[in-house]
Amino acid sequence: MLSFSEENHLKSIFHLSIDQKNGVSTNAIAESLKTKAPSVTDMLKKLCDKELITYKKYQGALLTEYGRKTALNIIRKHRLWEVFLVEKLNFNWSEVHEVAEQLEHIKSQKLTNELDKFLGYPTKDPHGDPIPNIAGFIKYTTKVLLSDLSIGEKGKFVGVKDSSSAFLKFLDKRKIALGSNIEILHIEDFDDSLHIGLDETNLSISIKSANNIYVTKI
Amino acid sequence: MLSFSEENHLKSIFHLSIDQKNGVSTNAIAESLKTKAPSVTDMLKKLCDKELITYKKYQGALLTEYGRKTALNIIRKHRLWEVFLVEKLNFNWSEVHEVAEQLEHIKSQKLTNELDKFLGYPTKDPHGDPIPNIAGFIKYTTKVLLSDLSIGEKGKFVGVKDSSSAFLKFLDKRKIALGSNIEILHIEDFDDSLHIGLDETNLSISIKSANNIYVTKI
DNA sequence: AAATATTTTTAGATTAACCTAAAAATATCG
DNA sequence: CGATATTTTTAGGTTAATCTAAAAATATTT
Ligand SMILES: [Mn+2]
Ligand SMILES: [Mn+2]
Ligand SMILES: [Mn+2]
Ligand SMILES: [Mn+2]
Repeated sequence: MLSFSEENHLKSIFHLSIDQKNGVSTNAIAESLKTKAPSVTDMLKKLCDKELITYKKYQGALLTEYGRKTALNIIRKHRLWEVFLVEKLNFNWSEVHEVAEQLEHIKSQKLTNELDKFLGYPTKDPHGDPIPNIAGFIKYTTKVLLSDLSIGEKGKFVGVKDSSSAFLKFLDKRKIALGSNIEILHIEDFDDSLHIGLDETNLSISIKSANNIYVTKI
Repeated sequence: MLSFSEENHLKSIFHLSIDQKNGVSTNAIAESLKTKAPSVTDMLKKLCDKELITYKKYQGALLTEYGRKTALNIIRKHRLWEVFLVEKLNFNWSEVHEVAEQLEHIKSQKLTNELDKFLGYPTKDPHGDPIPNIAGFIKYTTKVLLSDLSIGEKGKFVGVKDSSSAFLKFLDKRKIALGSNIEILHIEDFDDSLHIGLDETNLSISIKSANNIYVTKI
């Protein structure tokens, strides 16, 4: 039975492994978990003993297949709970992450799988992130940053890169919601801000925002 | 923010306080939490510092009003989650306790209250125990043990005293479910076993079983 | 009320999960 | 490539939550 801390380290290593060939660095993990490097080193030794990661001193951490499956199960739970909170309990997408961070550690296979069934086997969480299935299979969608589109190109808003509460609330205020259709109308030379068509309206957003919005080209 | 262990101690003290005038004993708490007395003594000091209980050496523990409210909130969450698991996720009443022991520690007022709303503000959990409302008010029903009824008396099954998985499964097997109407037909002199009318059928149960079944007289 | 039994607390140890400071290894740069 | 900077590990310490063994307080029994 893994502790919350062990589970959080695994999850962190998983997320930091995306587009990372070599091992995940101690410092990166420490930063993502808001702890210090020596704490991470201790934990890496423990996870290595438990065969959840491979780890050699100074070489960073890599998930084993068993570790990967374990991490995916935690992420599966996190995202299923986020769906539950939004779909059934009237939470806003900006409020769910904190609670899901707690719920993801509940240990009950039956709970996870019945929740999945109850929700109708959702494939995406409220932020557009894919939900691993019971076997740990994850279906990735091809997506690009809004800032990668050129003038005249159109995309559908399918996810956020920064899923901080602040950014999500900002999107709510601008009525930019998952599923919105976005067209690049103009890019300002001066500050790289984008003038976009959003469904039936037009508005301007900063390059920083555009760097955190994922779209599929249409 | 209370730790899981602090919350479990509070809950234990609450349950052991029912029909108990003087303080709850160290040993009773230790037994209920499957820890040892010295661990409990340590925790009582801490809970006393936090003003959740009053505690004087050798005199046992008593909840303060603040401690009582806190305990009731944990019990409220436990029982709401049990309802959720049975009503929405196809759990049997014999499977929910263990998972609810985990879920009761999730910290989110909004989650608890939205869950309550989602479930239609239930007043009883799957074992017939009352669910405290948001204000910590608990509505007790007058109930007696089945073994307290005399021959010819009738009662409605409204709760279990022993809510162990084993006993609940035993009741399932006998088709004794909450809401069943029970009449005492005969009491065996030899071993005190009870011959009962259960809805449309008859069967025999041991005195031990009858000592763990709560009914309201009808 | 004294002797005995039981309960509770204290003393001191252990483990997990963190930390800071310093040493060691690796990476970068002139 | 050697000097310097950065990263990572080691060493050693802290806190929370547990434990065992022993001492102290309370309760029960003769
Ligand atoms: Mn999240
Ligand atoms: Mn999410
Ligand atoms: Mn329960
Ligand atoms: Mn219950």
